[in-house]
Amino acid sequence: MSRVRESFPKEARLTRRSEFLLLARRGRKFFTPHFIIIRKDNDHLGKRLGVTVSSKVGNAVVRNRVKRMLREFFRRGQQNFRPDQDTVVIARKGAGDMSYAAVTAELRKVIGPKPNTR
RNA sequence: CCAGCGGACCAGACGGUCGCCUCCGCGCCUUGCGUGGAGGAGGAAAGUCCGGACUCCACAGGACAGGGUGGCCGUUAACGGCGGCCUCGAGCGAUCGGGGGAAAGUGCCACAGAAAACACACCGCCCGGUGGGUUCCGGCCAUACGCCGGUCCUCCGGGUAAGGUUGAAAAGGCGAGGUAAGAGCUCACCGGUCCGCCAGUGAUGGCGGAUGCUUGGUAAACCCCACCCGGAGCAAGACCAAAUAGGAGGGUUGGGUCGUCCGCCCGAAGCCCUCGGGUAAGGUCGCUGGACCCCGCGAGCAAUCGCGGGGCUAGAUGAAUGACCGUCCCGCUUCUCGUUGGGAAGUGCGACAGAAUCCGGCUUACCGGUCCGCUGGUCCC
RNA sequence: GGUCCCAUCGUCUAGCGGUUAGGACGCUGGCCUCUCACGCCAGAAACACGGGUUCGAGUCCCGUUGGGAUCA
Repeated sequence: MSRVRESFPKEARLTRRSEFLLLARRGRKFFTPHFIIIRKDNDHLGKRLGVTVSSKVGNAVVRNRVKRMLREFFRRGQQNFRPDQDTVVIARKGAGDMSYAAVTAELRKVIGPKPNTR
């Protein structure tokens, strides 16, 4: 049994402003205390992730750390995401004070693992 | 050892697992993927406060306007930076902080105060008055009336700037002489101004002489003087791809990146402005080897410069440089022991903070640690 | 990333370097009314922060912080 790949190449990222706007208009939204999650099926482009962290969250160091933690969560838990679906995570105020474990615990409630993975 | 001053440097370490970005090599269905290797945030990368490089704008010439700087000399590509020196102030000191012109002109200086800048007027002091009043004293006179002199109050004329509640600031200070009262009126000392000589490139300092010497503060008020500055900025700019119809209205001989004028260049039914619409908001280059870093020698007090040798040290673009685990280090808290110290447990996004064209500075943020030089004090040899 | 602008009561705003920092709406209390509204009277309430220049800063200069605009 081959291990699930945990890479996160550029193809798996949302890089266009228009793509973000499309999800914001058409996607399904979920709210948690520190994040907003938007999901929408795409046209056979694979699992993709976009992250939005505005300056309200903190300074550049804090924003970078939040983005890295969210990408890490996506990378480590790709089996929890449906294929051919785009996901955007928007960080809200206070997200910069969280640890990686806290982020994981909060997002699991929305993106939690399916029982039959691996 | 205690207290302090100045400067330089470091910015947790090692290992493992999973990832990200760039470059190089190899393989393959040369697109891209796989695989191996190398490299991958800072002292402030920050604020964007100065200065340059670079790019574009007839290649930018002049005048005015506008802005900036401000002791002197040096340094540099340049600077508002840096170094040395000068001077004033603070400190016992190491050291630190400030720096053109107020006698070119204009404005302002509230309240208070006599007065806030031509020194005039007020109180006061002094002198004078065949001015007025008559409280008191003395004289003439027997007393009184009256007269004369003094004193007191008031008025007028003059002298004076010593003193005067104030104020942030009061017209050289202080002492003595002098005078009717006073006054640089005179004198000594201090301060100032001017001249000369000497030292220094200079700011400035020293010495000597002359002059009794009215002439605040504010230029981060206007301003004057000296010097500097063309404008915009890598979202600059160049190319490629995609898309559409070169639409409507207006203005005109103009337009050309700065505010005005001149000059210069381009143009002559072309250009400009506004409105509406279409496509796209993509890619490549610019993009990192540079006033670069390290070491040594030399010039210089130093900033800095020259020469020689060695090194290559991020280039992303919804934007890489991370997450987790282990051991150690460090800080904090608690407990404990044989207490200048050691041990155990717990704790910590382990200070501030993330490159975005690149450099030189400045400023601001910052848990701590290391080293060097110096000052004052105390103790010991 | 670059270039600019702004900050005064809760809100919108005035404000010559010298005032007790003014006004409107709102708020609180009182009067009026049977009650509410209107009206009248009174009151509380602010110069973003830190330095500097000045005798004296809301105002002038510098820095910090927080908002906002704009450029392909």
